[in-house]
Amino acid sequence: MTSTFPDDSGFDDAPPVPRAEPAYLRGLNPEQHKAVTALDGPVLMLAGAGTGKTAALTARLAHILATRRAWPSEILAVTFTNKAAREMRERVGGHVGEAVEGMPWLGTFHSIGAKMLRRHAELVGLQSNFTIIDTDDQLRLLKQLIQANDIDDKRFPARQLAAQIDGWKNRGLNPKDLSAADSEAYAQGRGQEIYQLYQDRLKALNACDFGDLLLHMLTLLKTDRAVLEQYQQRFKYILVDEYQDTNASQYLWLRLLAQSHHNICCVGDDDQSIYSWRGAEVGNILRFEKDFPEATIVRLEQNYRSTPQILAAASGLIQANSGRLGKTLWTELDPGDKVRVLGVWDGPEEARRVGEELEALQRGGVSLNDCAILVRAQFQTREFEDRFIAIGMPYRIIGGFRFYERAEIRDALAYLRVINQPADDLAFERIVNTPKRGLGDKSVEKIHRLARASGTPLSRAAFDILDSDELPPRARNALAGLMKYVARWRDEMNNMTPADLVRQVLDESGYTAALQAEKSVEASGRLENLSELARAMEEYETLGDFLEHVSLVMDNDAADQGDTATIMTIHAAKGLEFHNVFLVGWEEGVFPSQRALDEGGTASLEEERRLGYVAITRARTRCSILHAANRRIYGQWTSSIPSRFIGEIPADAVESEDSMTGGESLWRANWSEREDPFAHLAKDPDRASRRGPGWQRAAHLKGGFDSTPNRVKENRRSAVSLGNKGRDDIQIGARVFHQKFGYGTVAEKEGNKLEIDFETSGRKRVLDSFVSLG
DNA sequence: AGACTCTACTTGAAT
DNA sequence: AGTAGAGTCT
Repeated sequence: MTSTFPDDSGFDDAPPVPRAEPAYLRGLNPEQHKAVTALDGPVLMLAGAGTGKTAALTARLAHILATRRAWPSEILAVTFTNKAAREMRERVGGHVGEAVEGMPWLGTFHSIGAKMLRRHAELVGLQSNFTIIDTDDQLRLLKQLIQANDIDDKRFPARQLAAQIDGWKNRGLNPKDLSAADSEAYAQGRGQEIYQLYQDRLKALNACDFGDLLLHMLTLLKTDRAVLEQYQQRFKYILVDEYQDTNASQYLWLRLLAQSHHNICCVGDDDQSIYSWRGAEVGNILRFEKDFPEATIVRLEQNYRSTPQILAAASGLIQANSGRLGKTLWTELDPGDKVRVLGVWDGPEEARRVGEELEALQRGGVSLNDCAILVRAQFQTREFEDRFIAIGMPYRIIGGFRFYERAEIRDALAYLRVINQPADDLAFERIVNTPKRGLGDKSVEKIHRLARASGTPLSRAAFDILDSDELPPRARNALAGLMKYVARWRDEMNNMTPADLVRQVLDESGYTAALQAEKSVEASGRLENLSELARAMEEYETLGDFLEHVSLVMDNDAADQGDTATIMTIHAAKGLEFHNVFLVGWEEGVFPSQRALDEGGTASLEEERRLGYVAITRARTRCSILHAANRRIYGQWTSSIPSRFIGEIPADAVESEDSMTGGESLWRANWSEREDPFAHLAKDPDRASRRGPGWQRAAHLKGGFDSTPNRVKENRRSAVSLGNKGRDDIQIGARVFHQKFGYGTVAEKEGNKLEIDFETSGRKRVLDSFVSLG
């Protein structure tokens, strides 16, 4: 196939493809082969579950490199998860060896967005060492704004606004792009105003939220021709994984970048679109042919993963959906077992039952690594964790609490953020009185007031306020002690490794001492976690590298921990496969979830059904679906009926061990499973501390895209050394008023520092922003 | 300033 | 049922 785009003619002098078929093409079926070798022009690869999509994708990358169509640095390859990015990197590395090291633009949308944005930060009003804030910080910031703007946070909670802003950003909308109707969606038309204030505040903090990583870049590509052309020319080939999950912002971003070379290859499966709640638009994949009329379309339909029975169950279920592109998966594997449907009495019994099944499999020589329990929602993991601890079944939970979300880790990170990035007020607020050093609300409020009055970050204002008598002596000494260290840490941050820095910070800040003083079980666990943090940081050369890693690498991919069963959400399981899969909680209200039933209508129910399809197609050999007749929800016992999805699976693909359709069988389940009625009461007080150390992977996940850091060195003026001009309207001799000290006359003036003789309280040192002309 | 008690809300999925 | 935030007490 020859190119239909004039821009592609530059490839004419490329060396010919080697005659003997290269290794990476061997073993591909005809469709995969086509998807790999169609290098000219746009390609849409419709890849059903388990059809060797990643194999094709990585072979395509290898092919591009092997045929010298592009240098590694000229290929943009985006995925949604770090896990997928890592896997692609490893597999391409297997094909082409070292060359993969030179692929700086292989990564998640967010990490690539961040990387680009750091190069052009100043064009959107940021410095290149900007902080990437997480959902927690985002929420705290919005709460502050809501309060400051007299919005009733009962009627318009911060969460709602956060979701709204995320939604706008997903759609590629800046505040000024909002329609009146959009703005109306929050606080009666003030949505736009608050969104703008939020963006302004982020800029002042030199920070970005997740959405900004894409939105700022998109804005830049749209408005700055030079930047756009630079990337358009650079990226000769673009590959997109999970295209059905792209949101509008990502879609526009890709379209702009693909405009010049048109060599964009999108891989996806409309039946596996399960992220509409975070802005994904299936429409993007359905519209591909319209966007790129010359597109080559390849369908991968041969499934290499699951037995025919499992495929039949999954296909039958998904057929209840409308508006699909439609695929027919087939396989050459042997029939295998039917999908089992098991009805049980209640949640604890469900967990007990799965535990027994796992033990049986284990006895049969099956590795637990081949077993997974997939849940709809995170809270369901608990029941299994309780049970597995009771019976000593090794397990790991993917997702859920992440290491860096623990309080002590967030505290340590906040210290590092304050050091790394003086404008990071959110981090400063977190550490100013952590550990407790007697700086209460009053003192913090004063620092806030000064920061606001003088337009400086909090950590700067904290330095300044030490030169005044605003704070009572005790608080002032405490703050002085802290800020002395902050100044020193900032000075030394480039002279020591991040790991040493964090150890020193924890030590000198008194954080370690405070925990040691606690002498509780949790405290020693926390200390343990903190030294783990320092150990994980050994891998990083600069503080900035580490902080970026923490903000972006959100996956909790467990390191090899021996033979363990995996518990995770269906969402987290997308892209994975296991020989034995247990799908639990298939009850109305749990799956499909109550929220899906209540709000989104048909569309939302269909997404749940796709989720069911994804769940079943994770299974290679055996798939068991469980549903319980009673479950505790919000602490309330609730009775439930089996999920409608169970009924939608073709009957001949299913074998029911106990159809829970009638009242009788409920009781039968009750009687037959009652021999151990108290088993579910087993509790383990140490539960929390036994959670897998899911975060240590932070260390070995490093090999990201940033092996050639292009970060601009931080502008490291120590906040102390910055002089402040002070205001012009106050001269020596002026009569001024101060909230606390009353009226007085300015006796001395140096920059923004004043010495004032107060009528009632004598001579005081005061910062000019605290007084008004009297 | 910090400890203590009460209330309302949660649990829908992730970079 | 567990928890974060607000409100109250020492």
